[in-house]
Amino acid sequence: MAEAPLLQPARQGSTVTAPRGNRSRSHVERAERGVPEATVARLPIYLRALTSLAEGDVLTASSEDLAGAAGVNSAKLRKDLSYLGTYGTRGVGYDVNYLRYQIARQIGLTQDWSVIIVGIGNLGHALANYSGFASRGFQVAALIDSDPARVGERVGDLRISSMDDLDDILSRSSVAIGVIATPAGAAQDVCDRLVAAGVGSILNFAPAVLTVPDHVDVRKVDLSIELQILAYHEQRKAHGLALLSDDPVVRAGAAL
Amino acid sequence: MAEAPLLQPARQGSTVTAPRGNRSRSHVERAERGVPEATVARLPIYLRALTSLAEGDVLTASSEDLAGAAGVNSAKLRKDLSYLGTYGTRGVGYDVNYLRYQIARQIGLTQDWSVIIVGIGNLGHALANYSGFASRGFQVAALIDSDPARVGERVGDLRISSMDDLDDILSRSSVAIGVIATPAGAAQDVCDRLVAAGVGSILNFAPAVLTVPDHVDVRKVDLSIELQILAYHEQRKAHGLALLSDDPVVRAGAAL
DNA sequence: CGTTTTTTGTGCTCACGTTCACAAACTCCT
DNA sequence: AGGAGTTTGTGAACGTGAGCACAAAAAACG
Repeated sequence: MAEAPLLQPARQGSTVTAPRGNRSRSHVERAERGVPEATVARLPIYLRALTSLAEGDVLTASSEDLAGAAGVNSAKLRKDLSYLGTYGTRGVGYDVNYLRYQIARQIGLTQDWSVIIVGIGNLGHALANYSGFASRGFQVAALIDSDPARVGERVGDLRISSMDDLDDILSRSSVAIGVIATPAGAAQDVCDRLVAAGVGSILNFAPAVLTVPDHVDVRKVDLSIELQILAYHEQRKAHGLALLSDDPVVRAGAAL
Repeated sequence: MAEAPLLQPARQGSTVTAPRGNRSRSHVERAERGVPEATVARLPIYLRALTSLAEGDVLTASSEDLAGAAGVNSAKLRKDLSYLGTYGTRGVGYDVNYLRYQIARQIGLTQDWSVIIVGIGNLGHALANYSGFASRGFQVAALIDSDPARVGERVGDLRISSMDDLDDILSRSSVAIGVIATPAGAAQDVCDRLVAAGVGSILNFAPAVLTVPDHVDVRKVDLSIELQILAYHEQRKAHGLALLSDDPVVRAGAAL
């Protein structure tokens, strides 16, 4: 799955003229103060949509096109992009490669990030082998597991290290992001050790609430919670149908 | 990891008296119309916190206690619970087991749900073996993969079936929830086939935007997007520090 | 039995996010 | 060159969610 090249600092190709950059606030100034969190969460989606368009050799896309590819409302997309700067051309749309570069720069994907994964069970294993990381500039720098029997085992082209080596590894290379895929019981302890070693962002797959200092970011992914949310809606659907049912027995059951 | 028993339809033990159920709107009526989506997403977290308290033989918990265990503000927790009904006792708090049952009932966890997983790669494998599903009433009913070489392979105590068997499987047992863990390219097609076969809720791990009819719910989990969001914040931290730096070269670099 | 203490349930306010709708900016065609 | 047609960027209206702060309810205690 070869991707179109990412680094593309200037507009090119296409019939679109470059925007006159002299009027209006500078992009840097604009981007500097507060992109809303909801917008940040959507930027990677836009990036993916742009990449997909670029692979189809599309040079220009309207907000409507892009919004379609990203699965959002076009007004929302335009507003989101407006927080980054004015990268579109009225009457035309957005230069796909140019916009792609700008978003990638904003997110920080023009540099590589080292990631460390702690807890190499089922899930940690899958994460270690997940190709979607590397292709977006996330390099797995080390794998850690507390089980001595597992230490030394090969996963992909890395070897599992022991918990004791954690500080060592983190002091040698600069790792900013830690992924926790341990059981719930171990998560807070692992988290504390990662934070102590200078990790500033944590992606937590363990079903546990993590407590961290203010300067550390945590995001949580919880598989069973997602299923539970779906179950809730699914139940409501069934419930509603039951209330409409002709069968009084079904109706009575639903009303409980 | 033995969990405390879930089904507990009536209050018991503890010194808390049962609420007088005759005044105020009925719980059913209240729960019927719109629990906010944000609240629904937190219910599973509360449930987990309650389970954890119950395992520690805690019988009663205040909103403050619960909120602490769930990692949220106590006012928010109280308001969330108020959408379900009046299950607390002023001056006392909530009966842990009673509330646990009520939330589980609301989410729909008092019944079992069958789940089908499509795409048994790294991630699908991990999901198939994930114990967190079974323990919350989600039973994996079948595993599907399009690769003929993989069909028949054993994973846990299931055998991988072919895509062709999909309709067969779904018509025999009633599966409401489908999990897509295929590559992005296959996701929409798999999704369409699941929907056609009557699946009403989909959990999508593939990095693709799915289009579904209105009556179908989709939730998306995207690992690399989570990392990208963390990268954004991490970059901003580094950026801010650079702007504060004494070194003019670092400052200049940061200002680009 | 009244007073104090605890803790819930909720009205209210503010902040954030979404969507509409339209002027401004640009292209294209005659 | 000017008018018709497109499409962006954004002000304004609206909707949802978060958090404060307090009355109401229950318990504890003298």
